[in-house]
Amino acid sequence: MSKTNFKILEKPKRRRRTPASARREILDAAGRQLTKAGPDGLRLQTIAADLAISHSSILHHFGSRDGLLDALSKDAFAGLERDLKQSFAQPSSGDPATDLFDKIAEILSERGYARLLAWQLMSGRGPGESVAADSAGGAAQSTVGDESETGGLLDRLAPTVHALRLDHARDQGMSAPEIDETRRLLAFTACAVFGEAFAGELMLHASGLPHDTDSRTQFRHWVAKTIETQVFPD
Amino acid sequence: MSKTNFKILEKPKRRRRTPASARREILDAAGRQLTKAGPDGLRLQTIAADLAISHSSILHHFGSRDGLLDALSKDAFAGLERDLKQSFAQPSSGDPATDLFDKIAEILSERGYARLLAWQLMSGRGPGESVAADSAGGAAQSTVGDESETGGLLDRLAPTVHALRLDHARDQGMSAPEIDETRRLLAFTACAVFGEAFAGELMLHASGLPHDTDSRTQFRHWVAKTIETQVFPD
DNA sequence: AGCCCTATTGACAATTTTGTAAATAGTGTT
DNA sequence: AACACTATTTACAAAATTGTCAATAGGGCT
Repeated sequence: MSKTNFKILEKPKRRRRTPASARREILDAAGRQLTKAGPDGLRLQTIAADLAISHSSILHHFGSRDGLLDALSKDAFAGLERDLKQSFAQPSSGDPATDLFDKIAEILSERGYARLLAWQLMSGRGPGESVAADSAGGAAQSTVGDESETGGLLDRLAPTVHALRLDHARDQGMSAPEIDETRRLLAFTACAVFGEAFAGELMLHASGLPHDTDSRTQFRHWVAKTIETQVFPD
Repeated sequence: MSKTNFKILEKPKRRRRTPASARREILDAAGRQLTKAGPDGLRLQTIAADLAISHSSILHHFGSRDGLLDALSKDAFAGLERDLKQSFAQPSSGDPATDLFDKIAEILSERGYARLLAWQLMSGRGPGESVAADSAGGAAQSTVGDESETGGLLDRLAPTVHALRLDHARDQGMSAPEIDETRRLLAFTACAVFGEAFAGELMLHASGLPHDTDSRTQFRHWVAKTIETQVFPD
């Protein structure tokens, strides 16, 4: 048959990435899909389609779907910690504490970290691992101790914040707070910030408040301020 | 050959449920799987296995997998609202507000509501969606218009709480707060309570605090108290 | 008892998804 | 230029998952 195939036009162009950048792109796409389409978006095909590559390529770089998900989990935590540390390091303009909470809240909600975290928690591949009743053993590997790292993030933050609180209390002529109270406040703050990042828009909406991007940012600022008055009471 | 099949022992025993109770059991099992195994547990086979029935039975009652998930979403909201309303109705011993927050937090975290809510939010079948067009009316599902109901839950709560705040402010000789401030506080409270319910254990753990059941309950009480002082400042 | 309705099941089809193996094609090296 | 290495793809196999359909059986009814 008159095969009208113009070999000239054929473009078997492949883009060849370095293993590192390939993994990065794939992880990014996976995170993107997760935050956009939810846990159901975490199919090899979906992710591959998002990058316009074949799913086999993903398997080549991560061995298996589970390998990818594990890497995604690890990567999310690494990224979160990196961004947080960077935020900690940056000089804050204005109220130091408020500004910090502000940044953290933004990091959590802006990039997909809140959803990534939620997914990890839900699918049981996160740091929490209540380890309640695992039917058939199986997953006994867990290459790295990410848990201890992240598990202690707030813990490592506690002394610093507590020192600030002690200073503050002295300045205000108040009695010195307990370290555990500071810990509780940190845990509470983390819960609130996470909740805001994950469900803030819904809650604003449910309260009858405007929930566009600007209002959301404004709300975040207000939340940061509110929490600050808890941690550093007048 | 020597087929040692004792027909006497054969137990083709089927349990025949009413459609209502079948749906209920299936929805419960689905919720159970979701909170236990995460979104990946939401396979027809998994749910069916949990109930020791065939997956066809589920399809019979819900038409399709999506039908089940929709029903699960609706049911979760209905249940949450029911439990909340019941909690609202019950007389509170002690601080009314604190007690209420307390109960809400417990409801959210104890039963799987927090995770159900999170799943809904992530998979995009939550209430934040159908917000706009409620007047469509085409879908005459018997259940209820849960979205609109819940979407305005905090909104409908606002006047009540605000009245309390006005009274409180007068008693304390403070200037009257704005209604939007009350709304923001409600939204904030919702975020915090949800965050605590969903990730409280992790956060406690991350802060270096004990995270057993008792400590968790204690922490919830403390959170409730803390929030109360925000809503009703001294 | 016999009959009807339908919840339930088992077997099967269709589609999706993960995984495997060999072929293809960039990229750097000699 | 020829070669080696391997990222990438294509084609295919295997498993899992959803959905269909006819047969089975539980429970209410007369």
